[in-house]
Amino acid sequence: MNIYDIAQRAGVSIATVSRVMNGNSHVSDATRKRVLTVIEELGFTPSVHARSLGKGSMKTIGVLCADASDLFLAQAVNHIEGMLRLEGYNALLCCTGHALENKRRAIKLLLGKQVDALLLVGSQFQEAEDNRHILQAARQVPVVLINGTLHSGNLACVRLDHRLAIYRATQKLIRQGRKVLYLHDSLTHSGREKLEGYQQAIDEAGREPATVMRCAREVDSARTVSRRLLQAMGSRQVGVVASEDFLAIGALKAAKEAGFSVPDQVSLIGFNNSLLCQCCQPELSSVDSRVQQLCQEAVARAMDMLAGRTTERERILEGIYVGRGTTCDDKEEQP
Amino acid sequence: MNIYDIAQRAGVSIATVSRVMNGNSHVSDATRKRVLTVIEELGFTPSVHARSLGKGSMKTIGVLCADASDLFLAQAVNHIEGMLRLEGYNALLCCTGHALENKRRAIKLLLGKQVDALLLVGSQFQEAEDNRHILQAARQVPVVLINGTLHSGNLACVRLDHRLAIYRATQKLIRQGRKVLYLHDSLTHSGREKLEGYQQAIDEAGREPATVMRCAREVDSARTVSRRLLQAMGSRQVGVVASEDFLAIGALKAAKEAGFSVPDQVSLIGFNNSLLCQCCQPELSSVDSRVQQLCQEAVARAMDMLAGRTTERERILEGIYVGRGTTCDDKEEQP
DNA sequence: ATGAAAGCGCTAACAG
DNA sequence: CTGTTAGCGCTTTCAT
Repeated sequence: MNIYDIAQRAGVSIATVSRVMNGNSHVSDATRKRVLTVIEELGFTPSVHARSLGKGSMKTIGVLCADASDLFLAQAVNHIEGMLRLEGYNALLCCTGHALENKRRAIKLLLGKQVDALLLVGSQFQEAEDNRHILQAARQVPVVLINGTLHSGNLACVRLDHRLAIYRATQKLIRQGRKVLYLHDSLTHSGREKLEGYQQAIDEAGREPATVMRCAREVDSARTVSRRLLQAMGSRQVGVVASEDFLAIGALKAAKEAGFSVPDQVSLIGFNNSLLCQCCQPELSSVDSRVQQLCQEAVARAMDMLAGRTTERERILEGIYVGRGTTCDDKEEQP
Repeated sequence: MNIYDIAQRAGVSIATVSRVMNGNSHVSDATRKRVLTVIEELGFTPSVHARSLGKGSMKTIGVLCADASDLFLAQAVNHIEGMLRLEGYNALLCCTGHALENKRRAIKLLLGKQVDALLLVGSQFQEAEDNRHILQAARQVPVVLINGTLHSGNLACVRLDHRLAIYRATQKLIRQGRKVLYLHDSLTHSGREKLEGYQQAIDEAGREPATVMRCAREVDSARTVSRRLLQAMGSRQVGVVASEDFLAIGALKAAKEAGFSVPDQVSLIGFNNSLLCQCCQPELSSVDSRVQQLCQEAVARAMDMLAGRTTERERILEGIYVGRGTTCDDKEEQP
């Protein structure tokens, strides 16, 4: 069934049917009603393929993320998809994994599908050396990076200030007179920024050297690594800042197992303010990474660019500290 | 740039170019090579729009889930997308939320986009009364349900036996002489099945009445609700079976706060074997819901149907019990 | 093995 | 306000 069938049954031309479907143009009320009735009766749905061919747009946006099962990215994908749909776009999803080559391939694939724009979610898309594939993509369609930084026309960035967030978290613990350790599992772009934040806070305090613990991307690895270091701390008051909630939880377990009191002797701050924070005891203090706002801003930027509007090229949000049971927070220092 | 440009530069007709691009037909090696060279040189990518129009397929599959930020669904989406891509398909994602009307709308939307098939992930798509929209969809494209049951041509189901899984978990705790409570937050299709499993185990034991606790979809709600009931248990040995890991964790917190020893006095089993299980102390025993296998089977069914092959219409997997610190597991009773 | 030409279903510019 | 018609870029017979 196609537009011709409708036209025939309604006794009009295909152009009129097309006009009715596209809502806008000048069509008499009588005709419109007649056409709509026929469309309804026959349960007609216009072919997106044909429409796309004619207009060159499929009303579809490519959404890329390294791993849609990651807590943060999953939330992001969920928000983004919903917002895009409200704007009349669909999300074509690609979970690329972490290998550069696959990310490249995925971008190419989506461009081949002629998506109207590209949304790269997560700092995993910010490569250390070579981001040509992204810049290249931006020459074909608008591109928005969430938690990445790249400067180019037709490209917007929305990100959290990871450096600042970790800087503040570290500072908070240092001010309590603690020896502060930093626990992380990878040096993606934001991973590097976070580390910088920690380092900066340590340097500014100027009291003791940085102590960075690196572990695998598992709770248990964080636990093992932390145990070793905590044991070496003796009776010192310690603070642990982690680049992800689940790492902090690993450290928390280590601390409890080693008999330290939390939050007095050992105090911990995670990152992302995820569901996990409520699953441990005491509950984990964390930095909210503002997924929803990031996504909202990102979608807004994309829409701006698609509409040819000028838009902010770089938007930076601040993380929000959320105090729970693993830290000793004075009321007055709460935001 | 289009196929005509290539044809011209290569000194052949567009038909030949088309043949070369589609790999197959009879083209002389010389011609093929020449055309390929030109395509390469000009960096030509054929238009999916045009191709779709011609062939009526976009090599795209609609993936529906209620909430992509749900731990289970997020993993499912991630696996599905990857597998589909390996099969040469892209995933058009729709996170519908839980309202029936939105699910309907999303299905319609995707069909309108002329996806080649539909994958409905999660028992949220199994409505209690009215599933006509799904059956209707199955008349247009192959449909696969993950964790749903519906019988119709052009429709396949892949699901976990939720009833059996909870039945066994409950039985396990009953055999330890415990009074077993069931904790859940909603009665979706699988929610109902789980409840049945619990009820059946209780009935078969014939010792005491069922005790079902219902709470909101939050750790804290589970905690509050559990606390009340646990306090009423006195010195009785208690078992808690929960429909989701995070509910079990809520109950675990309540038990610890009330001073019960875990797993001796209070023993708990969650559901999904998610990341959360490792975040609490003791770690949570749980039933693995086999996301990956479910997805694998589902994609396989979809491919079968798309290829016109006959395929299993209903595939049922069994949950796998994973013992951790919240249960007293004898070695020999482990599977 | 290759080319010519007829669609695929819709949009949009142009005529009336 | 409505109809005619020429694309959109590719696939696919049907000839040759």
